Amino acid sequence: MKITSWNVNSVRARLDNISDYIGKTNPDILMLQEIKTEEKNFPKDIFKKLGYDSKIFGQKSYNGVAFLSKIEINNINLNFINDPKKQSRIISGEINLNKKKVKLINIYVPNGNPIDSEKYDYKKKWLNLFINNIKKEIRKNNNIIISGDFNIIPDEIDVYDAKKFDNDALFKIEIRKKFREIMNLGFNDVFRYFNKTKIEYTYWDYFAGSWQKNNGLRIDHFLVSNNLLENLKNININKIPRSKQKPSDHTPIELIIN
DNA sequence: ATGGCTGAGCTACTCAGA
Repeated sequence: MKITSWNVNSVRARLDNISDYIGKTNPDILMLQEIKTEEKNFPKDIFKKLGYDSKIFGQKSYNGVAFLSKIEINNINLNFINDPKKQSRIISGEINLNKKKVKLINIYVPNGNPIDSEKYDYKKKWLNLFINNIKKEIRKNNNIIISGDFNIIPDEIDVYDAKKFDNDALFKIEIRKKFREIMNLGFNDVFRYFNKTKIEYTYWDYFAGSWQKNNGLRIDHFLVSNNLLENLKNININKIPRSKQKPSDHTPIELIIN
């Protein structure tokens, strides 16, 4: 099974790119972030024609997450955490994978910049709530896949210039510690699991030729619980969509798991 | 060191992104 995670930076502005991507890579499940629209304006019919069911947690203008899936996703939950700002940042569901009931959690973590603002406090609060609920979840089900835009650079190797990001909400030590905290609950950063020293990014900003200069960040991740390690086949950051006309600033990350 | 670009909502400009 192929599961893709992609921050599309508006599902409606990206319709052609997403459709093209689906045609070329044929994922079973797409986990989208930053759809930037309410459910009523989500292009469900277009995805239906491509063979995908849509499960949506929308929001006007900002945020918003969704699943597109060719297989059944059960027990869709839009309240995995009680978001203090009521923003649409998590959608979860359950799939059957080789006799295992797997919980899929699609997240869009708050950016948190600038760090002297209330936005940074919100990011920390959000991550604390998330970690608390993952702790509870792992007691009930040890088959969990967390994926999405974490807005966390895990390590120096994951950013083109670490010094520039010392005081950035994506790279502050206390934020990276939150990522470690999740790992310590029994999760694995699948990209690093397969690529111990490889430098690859999932995000390049729109400014000043960042893409051309490969000034990127690795902030979109797949974390899987220990119990699923035996099911992992491969992971790939697919840079082609970032090279297209009118791209998202993020590119898809693709997990093969059986 | 800063500013550079893009999208939504809306039609002038702000907010947000990372």
